[in-house]
Amino acid sequence: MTIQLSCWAKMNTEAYQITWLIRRLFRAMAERADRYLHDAGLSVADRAVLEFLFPDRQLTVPDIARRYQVTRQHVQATANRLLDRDLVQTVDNPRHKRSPLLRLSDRGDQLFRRIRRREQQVLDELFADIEIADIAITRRTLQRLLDQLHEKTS
Amino acid sequence: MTIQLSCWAKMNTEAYQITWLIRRLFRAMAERADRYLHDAGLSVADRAVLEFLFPDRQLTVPDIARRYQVTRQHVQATANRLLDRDLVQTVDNPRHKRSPLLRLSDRGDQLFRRIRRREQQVLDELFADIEIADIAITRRTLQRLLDQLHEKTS
DNA sequence: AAGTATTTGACAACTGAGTTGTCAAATACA
DNA sequence: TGTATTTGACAACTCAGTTGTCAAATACTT
Repeated sequence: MTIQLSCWAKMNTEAYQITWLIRRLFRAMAERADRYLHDAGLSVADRAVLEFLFPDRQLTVPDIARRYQVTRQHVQATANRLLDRDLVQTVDNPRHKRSPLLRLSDRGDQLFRRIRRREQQVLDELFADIEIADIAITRRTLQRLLDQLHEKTS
Repeated sequence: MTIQLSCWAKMNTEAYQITWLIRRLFRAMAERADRYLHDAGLSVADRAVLEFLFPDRQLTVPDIARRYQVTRQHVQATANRLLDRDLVQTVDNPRHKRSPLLRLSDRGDQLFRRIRRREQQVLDELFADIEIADIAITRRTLQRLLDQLHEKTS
C-alpha cells in the first residue's frame, strides 16, 4: 500500500486505495464472520435471509431476493435449508397459494439474537480506536459510492 | 438502510452499517469490474497477478501468493492461464530450478495499462462528487479497520 | 556429506455464494 | 377468456478461492 512515484502514480490515488481496501476488508471480514457463523452452522447467505426476517417481518422468497439484490433461486435454496432446520416457518400467503410468507421460528429468532450479540462485540472491538466523526464520514462516503454505483447500473 | 428504533437499535450503529456497506460495495464493484475485465478476457484473479508484476517486477508464483495472501495453488493456476495466453513470461530463476520468475510480456504490459486507464476513468467518475477530505478520512479509516482485523488474526 | 524439513509445480477434488436456464403451476392483467 | 408474468423445484454452471497429495528441488542441521 506504499505510494509509488512512477508513470502510473495516478492510479495510486486514495480513491484507488479505497477500492483495494474494500476488497481486502470484505475478505478479512468474511473470514472473521465465518468463524462465529460456523459455530452456529450458518452460512453468510443464511444469515442474510434471517436478517431480512428479523425481528418479525413476513416476506416471500421473491420479496427477499428483490431486497437482497440476488436471484430468487439462490434465496430459495437458502430458505429451504433454513426451513429444514426449523429456523424459519412458513405462513399461508393470501396473495399466492404456492408462495408462502416466511418468518423466523422461535429457534431462528433466538439464534439470530445470539449472533447479533456476538457481532456487536466484534464491532465494538474493531471500531474501538476510531473517532466517531471518522466513522460517520466513512459511512456516508461509502453510502454515496454505493448509490453512485447503483445509479449507473440501473 | 433506514434506522430502526427497537430493542435491537444498537446494531444499527454506523459501525454495523459500514460492514454492511463494505459487502454491498464489494459485490457492486466486482460486478462493475467484471464488465471491463471481461472485455479483455481477464478474471479478477488474472488482474491481481498482473498487478503484482506491473510494471516490471519479477516474482515467483509463491512470492505472489504470499503478497496476495492467497494459496500458492490458486496463483499457480492463474499464472498458468496467463502464460498460456502470453501475457506473462518466465525468466530463469537462479535460486530455484523448478520455480521460474514471472514478468509481464509486452502484450501483458500493454493490456494492463489499458485496463488501468479504464479503471481510472471509472474511479474518477465514481469519486467525482466526493470531497477530497472525506476520501482521505475514509481511506485512513478503512486502513485502520483492516490493520485491526489482521492484528487480531495473526 | 548426509539426512531431514521445507518449498515448489502439477494435479485433483472440494466449497460458498452466487449465476443462468427450464419446467409446470399460480397469478395478474388485457 | 387468453396471454404475460411470477413462482417453486430442479439442474448445470461460474468464479475465486480452498485443502490435500505427489515427486522434484532447495534449505537447514548435524
